[in-house]
Amino acid sequence: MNMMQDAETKETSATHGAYLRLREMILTGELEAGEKLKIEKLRGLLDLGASPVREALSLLTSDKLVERIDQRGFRAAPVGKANFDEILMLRCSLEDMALRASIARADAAWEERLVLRHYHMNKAKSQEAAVFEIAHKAFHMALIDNAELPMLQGYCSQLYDLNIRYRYLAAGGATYQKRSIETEHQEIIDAALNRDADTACDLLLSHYRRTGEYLSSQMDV
Amino acid sequence: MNMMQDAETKETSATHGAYLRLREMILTGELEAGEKLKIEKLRGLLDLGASPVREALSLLTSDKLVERIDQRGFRAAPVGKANFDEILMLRCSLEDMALRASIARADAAWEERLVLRHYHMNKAKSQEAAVFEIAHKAFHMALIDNAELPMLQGYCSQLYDLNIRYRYLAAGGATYQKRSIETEHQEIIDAALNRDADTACDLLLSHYRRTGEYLSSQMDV
DNA sequence: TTGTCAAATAATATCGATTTTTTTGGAGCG
DNA sequence: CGCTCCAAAAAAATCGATATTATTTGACAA
Repeated sequence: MNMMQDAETKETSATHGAYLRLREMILTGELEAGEKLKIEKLRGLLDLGASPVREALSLLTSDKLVERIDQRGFRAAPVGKANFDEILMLRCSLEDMALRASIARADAAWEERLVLRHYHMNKAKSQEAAVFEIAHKAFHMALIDNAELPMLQGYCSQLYDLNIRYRYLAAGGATYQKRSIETEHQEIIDAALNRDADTACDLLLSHYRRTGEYLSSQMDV
Repeated sequence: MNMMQDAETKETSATHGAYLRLREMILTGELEAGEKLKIEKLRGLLDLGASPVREALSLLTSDKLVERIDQRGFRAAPVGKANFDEILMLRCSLEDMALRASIARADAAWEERLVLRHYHMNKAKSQEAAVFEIAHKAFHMALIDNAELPMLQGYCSQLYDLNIRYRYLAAGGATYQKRSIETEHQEIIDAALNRDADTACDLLLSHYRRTGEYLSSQMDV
């Protein structure tokens, strides 16, 4: 499935490798939500010692993808409708805040960054899902990365990732609905480049809410 | 079953003990901001093996009190005016959101919880700073804990702790200004119990902003 | 003097083994 | 039967040692 990492990643640490691998496994559902994550099992699965596995799990705890139960090991973070709703709500509030701050400090360099990310995302549309996924996130992060509010950006990034998980849960993969997503992105970037914060935020939030409703409708829970 | 645990030292695990101790050391400035955290040094300081120390540092990473530099160890998270300002801004936005959600779901149980925490906080006023600090946080968390938005509460809790650090940085300890903090708390809880969200949020936010200005004025940076 | 490179040193990351702790699976008792 | 208690098994936490990687040092040449 995913064989293209070695060429790209210059990070050669067992812990970091395990982190990326486990992260993907949890996001895609290869490791089920709520599942107990036994060191021994993962150790065998990744062909590593216990230390880097433990440490990778600790790191995933920061991302809220793994929960640590004192003295009792780790488990994949559970999912649920309430959690999904909270993530959606927080994304809307926080990205609204971040996008406004970003636009308030708009300059030529940011606008160029934005245009490039948008271009790359569209180009990646024809490629496989995982590639598009990365470009898609990069575009959304570029929208808010001019805010110079690193913690807020961190929260947004975390919430973005948590949301991916529900996409896989609902659709069993990156099956984007063939909605007018392309148009929506275009409208958002246009408003941002026009430095029209109200419009850009409206569009961004309804973009999220529409996707949210779609995912919600696909979920069993 | 041993229900008889020492009330003070709940030494459940070496990792957890190290976590608590290191956390305190960073919050109080005993470990300086930006300082490199060498495993060997901490190992000796805490009289533990390297594994629990590493793991505690990993956990502190989630709290944004420690930064991990891949292949290059750990360091205490740096501080600065920009960081302080962002924390204050985020606290105001997020706690406003959380307090409104909490009040929207107000019921007798929550009100009683609130009254109790408030009472305990006032009682702790005469005790040493560390005891009061815990009660103070418990009160503020109780204000928002009826929201049933665990992630949002988590963010608020994290931001609260990060803010503590700046208190120590500014005042060299828990030297609360003798301002009308007691009155401010009283007014906030009164508004909350009246289920008057607008007033409660106004009061809470100006409580934070006033403290923020005071701390800002005390900071060198 | 300054810059570079390689050995020496220091620190981190990782492994394998050992020690605790939790969980499991009965055996005995009411 | 249902419960408690205890021993065996499994798993997690921790330790001590080794392998890897970064940083410093100092000799040498420009």
